[in-house]
Amino acid sequence: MTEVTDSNPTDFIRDIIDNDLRINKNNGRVATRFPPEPNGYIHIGHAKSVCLNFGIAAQYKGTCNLRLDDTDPAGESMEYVESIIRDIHWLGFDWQDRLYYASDYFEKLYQFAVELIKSCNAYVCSLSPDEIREYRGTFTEPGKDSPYRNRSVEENLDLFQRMRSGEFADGDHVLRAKIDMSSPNIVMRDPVIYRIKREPHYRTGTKWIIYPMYDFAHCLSDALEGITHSICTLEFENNRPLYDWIVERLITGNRPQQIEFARLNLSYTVLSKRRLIELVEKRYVKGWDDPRMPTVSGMRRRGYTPEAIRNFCAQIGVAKNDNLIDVALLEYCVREDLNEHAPRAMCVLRPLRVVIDNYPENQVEQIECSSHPQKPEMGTRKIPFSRVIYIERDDFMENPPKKYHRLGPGREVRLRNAYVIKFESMIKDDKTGEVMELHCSLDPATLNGPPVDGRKVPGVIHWVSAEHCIPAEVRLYDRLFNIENPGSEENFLKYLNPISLEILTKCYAEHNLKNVEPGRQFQFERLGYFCVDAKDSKEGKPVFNRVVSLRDSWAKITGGEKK
RNA sequence: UGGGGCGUCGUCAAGCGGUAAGACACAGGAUUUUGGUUCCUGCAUUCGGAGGUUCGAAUCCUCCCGCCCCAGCCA
Repeated sequence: MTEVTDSNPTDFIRDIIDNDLRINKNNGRVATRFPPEPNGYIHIGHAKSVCLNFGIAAQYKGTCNLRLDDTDPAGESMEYVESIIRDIHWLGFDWQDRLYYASDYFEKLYQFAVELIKSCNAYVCSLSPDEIREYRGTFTEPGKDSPYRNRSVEENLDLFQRMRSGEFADGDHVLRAKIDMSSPNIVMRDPVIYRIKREPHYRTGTKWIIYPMYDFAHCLSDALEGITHSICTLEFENNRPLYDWIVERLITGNRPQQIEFARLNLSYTVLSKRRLIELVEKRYVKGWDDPRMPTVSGMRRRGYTPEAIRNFCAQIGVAKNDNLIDVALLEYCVREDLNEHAPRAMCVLRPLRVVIDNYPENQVEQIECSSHPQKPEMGTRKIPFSRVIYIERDDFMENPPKKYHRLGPGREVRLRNAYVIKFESMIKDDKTGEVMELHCSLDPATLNGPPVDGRKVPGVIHWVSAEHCIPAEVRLYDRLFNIENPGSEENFLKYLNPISLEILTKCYAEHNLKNVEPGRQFQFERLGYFCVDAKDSKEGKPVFNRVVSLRDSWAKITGGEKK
C-alpha cells in the first residue's frame, strides 16, 4: 500500500463538513464509511466514492470504516469481500481495525425492529408481494392501508419472533414500518424493513431466516458505528426521509447525516454492477480482472497505477450534476503518471527485417542509453546493436505521403539511440508484393550526434537487434464499447466493440525485458505504456498489456487509424 | 402524471450580489535522437429561457422549458 499524500480538493460535501465543524456538530468529529455490498468487484465509480470517503477522513483527521453491506445473501460471497479489501488497499487506503459487516449487526437490528414494533411504528404485514404492490398505489394515486396495519403489539411481536424462528415460508409475512400510505414519496408508504428469505448467508450461514432491508440496516449501521456523514449516491435522495425517520425513532444523541452526490459515469464503458456481471457471466470478457474492464482489478492488471486513479478522482470533482466523464481524462491521468515513472524500452510490435549492409557481419556494439530522457537518475541500460535489426512495419512506406518522417526509398532515418541509416533496397515477396526485407547503410559518424555535414534527419524510429531480442506477446486494448454512453442503452451488448482486444504474438522486445517483474510498467518508445501481465507472463516470455498509447499527433494528421 | 434532484465552454467544474477560476478535449506555435515530454498562445461579453428586484444578477424573486431518480420482499 502506498501512502496517500494527494492534496485536498474542495466540494459541496466538504463545505457542509466545514460548516458542521464550525458549529461543533458531533463535537468536531468526522466519521465516514465506504459501504459496498459484496456481490461484485468494485469499479472506477466505487473508486470515486472510496477516494471521497477516505479522503475526507484523512483531511479532517477523522476515520473511515470499511463496512460490507451484506444484508441480502443472494449473490454475496467471501470472494467478493476479499476482492474489495484487496482493491481498496491497492488504491492506497486503510481502515485499520475498523472492518465491519452489516451481518454482524443482525441481532442488534432485530432488537431495534422489536423496539419499533413496541412503539407502534412497525407491523407484520401478511399481504402477498403482488398485493403489497397493489396497495402501494402509484405516483399519482395514494396507497391503501394494509388490512394488517393495526395488529396489536403482542400479535406483531409474536409473528415477528416466529418469522425469525422459521415457522413461515418465504413471502408469507414481512415487517413494515408504519408511516404513511398516502405519502407523495413512495419510499414512505409503509416500507418493508424485514423479509423472510431461506437462503444461506455467506457469513451467518443458516442462522438467520429473516434479513433486514437496506433502508433499515444501513442507517442503523451508520448510527452503531458513530458515522457522522453518511455519503451516498443521488438515487438514495428519496430514501433520506426514511433514513431520518428510522434514526429519529431508535437513536438518541448524535445522528448520522446522509449526503448524496452524483455517481460517476465514464464514456465508452458501463459502470452498473448488473451490466458488469453480465459481461463477466456471459463471457464477453475473460473475468472481473479482464484489462478491458473498468473494475479496479481490471485496471490494475491493465497497468493503471493507484496514483493515476486517485488523481483522476480528484480531477473529476464531486457535485450533484449527472455527468459523463470523457475517458480521455482517465487516459491523461495514467499518461501523466507513467510518463514520470515508467522506464523506457524498445519493442517492435510488427517486425520488418532490416540488414545494414555496411555493418560487419559479426560485430556487436553495446549502446548505453538512458532509461528516461528527462530523468538521468533513473539510470541507463545497454542495448546491443548488430547487422540485422527489426523495425516497425509501418515505419517504412514504399510510397510515403507528404510529411512522413520515417523510412522510404531514398530516405534516411535515425535509429533511436543509435545510427542514422539510409534506405538502399528492398526485397519483396514475388506473389504478394509484400515487402519482406530492407537493406540499408549506416552513417558511422552519427552514433552520438547529428550528421557531420549538417543535413537534417527528421525521423526517429525504434528497433531491436535480431540476434539479441526476445520474443514477446503484446495485447492491445481498445474501448469496450463503440458508443459514448452504452450505459444509457437497454440493449448495451449490441454496442460492444468487436476489436477491443488485439493479440500480437510475434513481437520482439529488447533483451532487457526478458525477466521483468509482473505488474511493472514500461514505456515502449513511440508506442505507449505497457504492463507486464501478472497472469499470463512466462519465465523469459513476457506478455505485455498496453495500458494506453502515447499521444499520437501523426495519427491525428493521417486520420487516426489505430496502430 | 405525484414527489425528489439537477441545468455555467465539446466534457467535467469553480463561482455563495461587485462584473465568468481551473482541468481535459480542441487549434496554432517553439524546443526535441520518442510525430512523446516540456513550453508558450488561443478557446463562454455570457451562465436552460423569459420577465422582475438592484447602481450592479450566473448568484435574489416569479413563471416557463429540459434532463435524471422513485411504484424490489435489491442496494
